[in-house]
Amino acid sequence: MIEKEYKAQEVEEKWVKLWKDDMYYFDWNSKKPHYIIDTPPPYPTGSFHIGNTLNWCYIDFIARYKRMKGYEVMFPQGWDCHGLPTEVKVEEIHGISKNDIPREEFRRLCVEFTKGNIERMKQTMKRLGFSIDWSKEYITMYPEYYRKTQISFVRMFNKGLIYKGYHPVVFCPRCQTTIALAEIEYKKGKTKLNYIRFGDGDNSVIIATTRPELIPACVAIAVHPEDERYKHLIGKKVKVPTTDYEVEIIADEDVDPEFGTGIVMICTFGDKQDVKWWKKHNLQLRAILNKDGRLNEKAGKYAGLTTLEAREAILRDLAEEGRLIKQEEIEQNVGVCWRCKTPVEIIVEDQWFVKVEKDKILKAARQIKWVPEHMLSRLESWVEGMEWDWVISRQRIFATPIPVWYCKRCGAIVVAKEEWLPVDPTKDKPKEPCPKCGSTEFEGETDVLDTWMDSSITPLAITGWPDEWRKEDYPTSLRPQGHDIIRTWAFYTILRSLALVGDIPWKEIVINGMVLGEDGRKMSKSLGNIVEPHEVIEKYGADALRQWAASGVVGDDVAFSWKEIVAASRFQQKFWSILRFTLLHLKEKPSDEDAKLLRDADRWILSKLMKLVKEVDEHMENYRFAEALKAIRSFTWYEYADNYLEIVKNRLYAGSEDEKKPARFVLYTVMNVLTRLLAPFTPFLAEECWQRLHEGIGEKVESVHLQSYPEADERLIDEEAEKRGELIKEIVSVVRRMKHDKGLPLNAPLKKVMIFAPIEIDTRDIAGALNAEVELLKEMPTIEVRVKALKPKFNILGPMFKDKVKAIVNAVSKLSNEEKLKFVESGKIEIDVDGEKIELKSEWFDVEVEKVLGGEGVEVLETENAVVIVEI
RNA sequence: GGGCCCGUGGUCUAGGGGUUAUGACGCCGCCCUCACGAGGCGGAGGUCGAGGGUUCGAGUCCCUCCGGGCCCA
Repeated sequence: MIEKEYKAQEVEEKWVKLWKDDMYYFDWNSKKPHYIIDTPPPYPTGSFHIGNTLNWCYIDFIARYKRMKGYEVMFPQGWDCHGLPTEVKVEEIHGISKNDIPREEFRRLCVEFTKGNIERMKQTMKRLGFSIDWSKEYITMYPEYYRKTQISFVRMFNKGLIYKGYHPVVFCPRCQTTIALAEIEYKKGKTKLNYIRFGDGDNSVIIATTRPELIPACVAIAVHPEDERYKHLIGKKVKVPTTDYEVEIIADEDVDPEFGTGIVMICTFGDKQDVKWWKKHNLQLRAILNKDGRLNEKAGKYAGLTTLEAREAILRDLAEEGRLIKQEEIEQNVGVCWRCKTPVEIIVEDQWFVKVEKDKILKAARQIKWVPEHMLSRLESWVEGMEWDWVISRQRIFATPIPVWYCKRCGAIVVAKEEWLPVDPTKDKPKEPCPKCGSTEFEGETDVLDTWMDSSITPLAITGWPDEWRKEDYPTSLRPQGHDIIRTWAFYTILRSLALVGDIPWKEIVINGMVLGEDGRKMSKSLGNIVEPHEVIEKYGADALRQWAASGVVGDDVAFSWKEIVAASRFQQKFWSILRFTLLHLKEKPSDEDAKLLRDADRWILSKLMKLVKEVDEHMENYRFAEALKAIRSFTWYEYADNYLEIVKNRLYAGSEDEKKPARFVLYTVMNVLTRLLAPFTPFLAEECWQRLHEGIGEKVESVHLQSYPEADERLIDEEAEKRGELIKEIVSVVRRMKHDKGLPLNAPLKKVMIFAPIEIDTRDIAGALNAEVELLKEMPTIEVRVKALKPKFNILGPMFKDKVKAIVNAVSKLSNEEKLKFVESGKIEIDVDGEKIELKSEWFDVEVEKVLGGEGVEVLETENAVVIVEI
């Protein structure tokens, strides 16, 4: 006999040890249809958090389901290692700055640190039971991977899709690096709006700016073309304070006449809008800001000051000159570096860019199936709003080196040949002299690549690109990822796939939401609402956490919920108890012969089981995990345990061998099917129950995760049996309810139960379940029939009578009992509605009939389809 | 400010034109039943965020507003 309590932790830890990694190995040569998942490579922070958990649970549900459905599934796992957070952490740990030690040494420290983090995260992932193929692990910081990143760079460069250009870029003065638009965050803050007079006398205007320190970078002044106040100024020139030059007043529709004075200065560059205007009006460039966040010689006397110092100095000077008219406090959103929260600046620098071909990307994105569908529009609006190309160069160390040198003699750009890769141009030399001038003296590129350059080739990397690329397995089957990185990871991957192989990267993309705290707000340290996976695992186990993950709608944000976890673990206990009951009555595998003895109740539950299988399968195909799991749970608990097992119990304890056999057949079949249905969701519970079930009947079986997913056996779907089964269920439950109402124990004996029902049913299980003698009546004894209700079927009446429906329903409700009865018996009636005669058919109504039987010492109970007379 | 999503008993949630709105947790009452008391049975609890519209009929479709979330400017 198995123990009473299901101990999730014990069971789960046992299977983590026993399961062999190779169960999930993907074989390229398998003849099964291939299903390849472009798993996200997480950033190795060291902890696999609950947001990751949601994402990976979805992946694992899909992977396990597809595997059981007969696919050869690839569930690889990568690690997206490069990036600033690790650099910062390593500097912190060792108390150094990256510039204190040789690049190579710094890189080595980052690699060491990252390795440890990966190991820790892997432990959690294994503990959560993810069916990852660890033989397909890839780590972007290792040469075998970043060689691929470098090859991708070289190929795109050679296709003219990567170029070096002089261009405004967003720059973080603290991190000392360029950052992508996608890396800017916006913070609300207060600042002063300064009203400043430009020019003198008649030829003066008042502009409003929050960035007076950029006045020396002013290259034009703009007003709205329809602004009556200023129309006359257009085309005039005005002298810029603090400088000795004049700029033109131009017209542009983007100027907001409501903001400040309605006159705006255009600087190179205060923000993105400046860049837009600068390009559109072909303005000159006055770059006054250096990389260190200080003004340069172009700012005249303010050279050398930081932007904040310059702001004060300029305002002071302007005030002295009487040009500062007024200041007012306003709310403003400031762009800050997503990492260090320092306000970013726009500077002009030589950078590497990837061309963004918007139309091609949009067209490709629309060929991919998005789940949920509306997530496509997020990508679309991002792409449509893009204003410049993707800046891929970063001034950092821990990243993929850009495989480029500059000839010291002629300045030519020398891009590495593919066969030289991987390469680090800061220490390796080109293998050939400069193709332009023949020099062998080179300067290696010290800029490195944006981390998204590494991660945007994952679907290619996992399909063997570029060496043994499995073109026939491309596009891959699925990209699962969060909606927060649609504009980055999804976007860049599509771009790169098109650029490198001219095809979309995946057929489908399934988007997961974010995990919110129990309070419905984003999880954050400051709110103190963070829950870590290990906390949940320690209390309730991984399967319970996985069930929680299944509870939401794919794409929606999901709030963490201990309640859901508790409910999930109760279900596991319930399932375990059912197994315990099953094994109590099952000692050997039932034969197909036993199936010939099936009774109504047995056929009913088997038919229901088959319908469940169909339903679950359909939900799984459409990534409706919550619906699938809910269907399994409610069948298990409310149909099977509460009804079927209660009905069949008596037979199993007290019946003859021939009565027990078919029940055992059901016990085995249901358990067998349910464990397999549950396997993708609760792999540990499913495995334990699968193994115990077969141990119990003396059979040795392989892992449940190597079995096929249940398929509905159409022969077991039996509508007639379902009707009879439902009737049995109704009768049993109505009598139990009566016992309950009378304060009787549910197993209290009854003298006699008589049933009048429209169809023949097998009363033997009813007798057992009710502890009473049961008689099936052929005729309804002296009864009075009353039509209790005639419920209109609006879906029929509505389209037929339109706006007359109300009047008809009203008229019908006013019929007397006799008229109603006559209507039901004859099947039709003619009624008067607003002077019009209308013939109605009784089939347009749901008829509820009430049967009343007088008598002493008997209870008359009604179910939907039967009348039950009980002698107590 | 813009885009997308979401407002359904106390809390979370299903339902996306058809009239008695699903389930879970919690709550109340009853039953110590031979797999499970971490169980079973029953019950109370809702003007489906607000207002307008379309329709014979609206949680469901449309508009406006209010509130929340995420992403972006």
